[in-house]
Amino acid sequence: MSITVNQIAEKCNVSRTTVLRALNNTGSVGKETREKILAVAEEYHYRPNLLARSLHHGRTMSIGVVTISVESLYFVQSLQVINKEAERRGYFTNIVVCDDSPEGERKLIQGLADRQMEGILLSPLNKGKDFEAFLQSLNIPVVCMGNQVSDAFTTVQVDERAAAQEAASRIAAKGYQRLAFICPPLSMGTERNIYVHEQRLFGVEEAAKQYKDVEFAVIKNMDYLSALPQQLQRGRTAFLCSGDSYALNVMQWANLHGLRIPDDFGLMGFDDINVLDYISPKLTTVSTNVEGVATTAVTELLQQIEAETYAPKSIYLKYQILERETL
Amino acid sequence: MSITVNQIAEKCNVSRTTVLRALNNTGSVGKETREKILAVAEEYHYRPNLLARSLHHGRTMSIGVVTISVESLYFVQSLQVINKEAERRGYFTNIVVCDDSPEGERKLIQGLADRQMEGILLSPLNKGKDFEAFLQSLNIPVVCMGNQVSDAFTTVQVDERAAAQEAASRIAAKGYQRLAFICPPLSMGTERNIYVHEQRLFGVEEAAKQYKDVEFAVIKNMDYLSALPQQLQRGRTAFLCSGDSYALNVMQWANLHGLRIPDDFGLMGFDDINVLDYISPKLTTVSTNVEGVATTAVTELLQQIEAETYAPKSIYLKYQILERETL
DNA sequence: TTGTAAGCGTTATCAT
DNA sequence: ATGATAACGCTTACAA
Repeated sequence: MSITVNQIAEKCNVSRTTVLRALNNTGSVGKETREKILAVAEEYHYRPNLLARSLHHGRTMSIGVVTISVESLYFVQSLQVINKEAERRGYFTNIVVCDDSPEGERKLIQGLADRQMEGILLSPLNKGKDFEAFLQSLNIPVVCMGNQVSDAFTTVQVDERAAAQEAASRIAAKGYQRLAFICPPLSMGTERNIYVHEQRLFGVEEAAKQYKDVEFAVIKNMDYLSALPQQLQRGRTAFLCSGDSYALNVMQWANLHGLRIPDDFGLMGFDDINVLDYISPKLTTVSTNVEGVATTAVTELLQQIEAETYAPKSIYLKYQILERETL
Repeated sequence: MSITVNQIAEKCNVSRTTVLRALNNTGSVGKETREKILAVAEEYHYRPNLLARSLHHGRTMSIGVVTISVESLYFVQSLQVINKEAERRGYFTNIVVCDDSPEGERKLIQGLADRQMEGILLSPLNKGKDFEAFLQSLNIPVVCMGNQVSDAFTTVQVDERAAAQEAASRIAAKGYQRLAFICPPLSMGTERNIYVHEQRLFGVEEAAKQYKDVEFAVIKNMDYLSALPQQLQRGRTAFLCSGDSYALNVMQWANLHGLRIPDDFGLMGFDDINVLDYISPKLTTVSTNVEGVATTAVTELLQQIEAETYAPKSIYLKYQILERETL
């Protein structure tokens, strides 16, 4: 709806080349014509059409970010840092949200690719050969955060297995008689990418082997709250939640039933989401370094975009166990 | 990086027109050629370049959304619903985050316009004639949520003044002797758009006139927590916070100092952000209907995009006072 | 100092 | 059934 170079040219009775020269300060233009051109451009608020420009030199200087859901509170935190880093490097960031739907995710990724994003950042909801082939077919750099798809794509993550193993060990070392691992995603069916949760499960299972005197249990259903009472009847229990939001729900549940943490049971989460700041008691949790993962992911993506050659890597950042008040 | 119509044409020894006909199922194509074309397209994962397509027919079917900050927890909630509604109507949603910076906001808006977004949705950080002119110069529909810029743009909001007035009245009616309105944005300087907070202040002031026996105070600095102790020394106090996050901070502060809500003082927030679900005691607050505002805003934006004529409006949705446990 | 012409990838019109 | 040609708005050789 804006004025175009052609229209300016027409209004000024010059060729578009001249207009361009005046506008972009390239080449030389007569003083008079230059002024007239600039005046007209100013008056009609000329702005280059970036679609056309991109079409011409084959670059959009934009990256796409697919975010799972803004309710998850999880990846939301990474958007800020992704955005900042991309901007610093001169890229525009397009965020889309797939509302926790795998098909939505595919559609949006395709949409971003069709719009010529130069790279895509995501924490995949999909997995499998099919999805891998799909991503390959895009012919643009893709970097995954957390969940892996295949080693064809750079993945930035923390060693969730080790983290879970260490977390479970800490709980065991504190003298709890039971440890229940709450991990609802495990019930989400085989098509969903729940890589990080699977890794965490492995970690917990390893710990279980080390601490024979502690009774381990896994709660995999979405309705985990109703499973809590029976868990608590069999000795001093701690719940390790594969995600802080689950832990927060458990805290709410405890509140409702007049139970106190850590007096009546222990609680530990995963991810260290921002809202924990507002919650009491302070949740002991594992920082999976979302911000760090995001920063590294953008860096890798941009490098992959700009380098002539790039080999996909698996990058592991340091996790951190944050002991606070709930164990 | 993908294959183009031209390249397919070349590979099949036909003209691009024929390729297009085969691909888009328009016009008639010989069986043999069609199959060959489709095969090649499939093999090389042909996808239309949407930039080129948009350039041609002047539409991108995309809208831009500028979000203040993902840490604010506030507008983040609206993204989901905006996205859903836009998708339902066939539009692609591009979200950008301006990290609470007014200059960032301008830059991003410009970036979205330059990329030919057909409309922009935002809760403006900027204000004033200058900003208004800037938005006008974009020549595309703009719809504001919450904060107003001018009546040149449709704004969707709740009547914050009335809401604040009613909220303050409720507090007064509960027998509190003092009401302190905590509103840090009021100290943000004259260039920031803090329209909603100003409206809330007006509402509180109106209530102050009605309830002469209640002592009213306004706390406008960012460091409001350090102002709390002296507030509490002068009778039974309630804090009305212009934003739930401020209230959450007050709750944390109370926790830290062994004070109980509502026993030691009353507390009320604004916005009803999602995380309140996780917080105890349950915060009494004013729902400013973020989701509703967002839905209406998209609807209006799309209408403005699609209609030949459209007159900007001021739309007021219903707010709701949610009495919970902190008063 | 200025202009012409071709191209980016798509689509639409008009011929053949 | 197929193709040539022009156009969208911008850029960049290459003239003049």
